[in-house]
Amino acid sequence: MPVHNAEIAAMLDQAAELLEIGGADPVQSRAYRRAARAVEGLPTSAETMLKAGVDLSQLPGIGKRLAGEIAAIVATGKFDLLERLKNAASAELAAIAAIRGLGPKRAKLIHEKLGVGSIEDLRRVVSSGRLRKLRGFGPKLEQAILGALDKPVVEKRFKLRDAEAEAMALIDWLRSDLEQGRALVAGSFRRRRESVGDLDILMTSAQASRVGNRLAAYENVAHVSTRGAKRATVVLRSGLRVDLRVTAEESYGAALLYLTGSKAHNVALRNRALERGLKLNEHGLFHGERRIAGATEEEIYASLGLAFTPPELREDRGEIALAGMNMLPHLVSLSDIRGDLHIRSNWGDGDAPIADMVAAAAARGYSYVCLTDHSRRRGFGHGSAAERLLRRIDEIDRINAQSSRIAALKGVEVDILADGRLDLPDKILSRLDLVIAAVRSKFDLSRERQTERIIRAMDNRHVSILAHPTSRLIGARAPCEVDMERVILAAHERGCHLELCARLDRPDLGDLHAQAAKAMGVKVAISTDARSTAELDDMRYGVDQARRGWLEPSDVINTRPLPEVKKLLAR
DNA sequence: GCCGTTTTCGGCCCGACTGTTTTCAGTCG
Repeated sequence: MPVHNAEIAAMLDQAAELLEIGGADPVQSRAYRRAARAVEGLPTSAETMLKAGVDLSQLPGIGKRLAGEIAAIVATGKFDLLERLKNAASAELAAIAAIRGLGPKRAKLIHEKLGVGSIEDLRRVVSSGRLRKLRGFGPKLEQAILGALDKPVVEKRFKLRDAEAEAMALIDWLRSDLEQGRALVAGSFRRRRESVGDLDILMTSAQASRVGNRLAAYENVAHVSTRGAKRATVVLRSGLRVDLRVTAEESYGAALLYLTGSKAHNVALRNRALERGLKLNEHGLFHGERRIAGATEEEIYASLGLAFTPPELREDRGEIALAGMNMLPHLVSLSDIRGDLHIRSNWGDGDAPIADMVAAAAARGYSYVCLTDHSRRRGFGHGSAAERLLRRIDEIDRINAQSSRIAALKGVEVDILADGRLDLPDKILSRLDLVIAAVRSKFDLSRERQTERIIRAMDNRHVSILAHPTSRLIGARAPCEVDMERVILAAHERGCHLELCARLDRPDLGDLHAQAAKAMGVKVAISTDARSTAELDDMRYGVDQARRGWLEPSDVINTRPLPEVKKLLAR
């Protein structure tokens, strides 16, 4: 049974946490966390890399020791150190340390002084009043602990689109009270992660306290957690946490850099500053007492000998080394997109007639669009699939004849059956400009069978694009078990392409998969799968994820003019 | 545990805020 990178990373993270609680040197646990991020960001599985003879200790953040540990995990599926740590420190102690306001030090203290080893123990020492007798503990902490015990905090993440709606409304509210100065959302929101845990808002203002008051007065604030001179934290009614920082204009770039993160990227930048005898913090880049940069991110990167790094790349996955050599990828952007290769109409389960969808695509400046309603198994309506498809082809021909602004292509999203055959016969598929194959049923096959099924579908030479390979629906359906690495390799061998679905609820080809596809030379189509004219606008979310996957315009099919697209789609 | 243009030892990001103290440790981002 192969061990996936995500599993290795989780083991390393868990070890880091238990090391911290066990009282190990914090920098040691940080080393494990850093290694976890490194493994997570690998373009292919650690197993494959090891088989290919790659020396993992050459990767940043992974040394000899951890390279050996990872090799052992791949070989045995077990992590000895983690097993030992689990026996030494109880998992419950980790749960105690996770309580907001507590941490590894306090958890350890409670364990040692009061013999607390479980949540129940903790409850007892609080109610008996023994906890508050400990040095460093008082009524406030006691209250915080009781609150956490009654209402355990569930780590909730918000889809980017939902967070965006909240953020824009809040920013409007904050700006409306701002005579001058700026306000914007940094954090994972600015890095365009598909989901965000909180909103980090940066503002410049001469009157920091006024900004804090304005935030606290926002109608959707459920409660104010902290409120200081330069920062404030509130929780909105939706449960979304908002961290606000106020900074001076001359520190704006430094604060933006700091607040945008990722944490790993910041730590790496600060280390780079230290190597050069400089100090980087959220107020600026300093040589001794003298600020040498800070007003803009650009001047800070430049002062560190780095090219400006787009927020989507700031994950410490190798971008800093490339920025140092001025070799960062030139990321695809929304304006590069020339068409949408996967949209639906009311011939299938879409809302709008073909003509409306095509006109809406033209209005967005596209030069082509492909109608890809589903095959007969679902949503393609009544009558024989062949007959309806032929009539649809006629209609598209009519629309093309009426307007030369945009080319409408004839496509289909065909179901991959359980055994890997397709839901429509070849003689029909051959009449279309584009066949997209997708898994839309039998999500629970074994990893082996699911992978074989998908690869078999790509054996059909009519299939140009594979969509929804993991069939993931955020919040509704876990990704099905697929060996994406084998799928991507198989796509490469067959000249098939992959679809990155822009719909935020089903980013089943995630940023890391996109990066892996690029690494193997497989091209990606960014498509909306739009069911309505409005959903065509989701393209930008797809571009966000493509950028996070390091994709350049040349990696993306629908950045090309139509003749080139047709060439790429022909197998 | 990792790392190196002060390189094989001795460092390791750093500031804001809170709750506890009465000068600071711990937590958080």
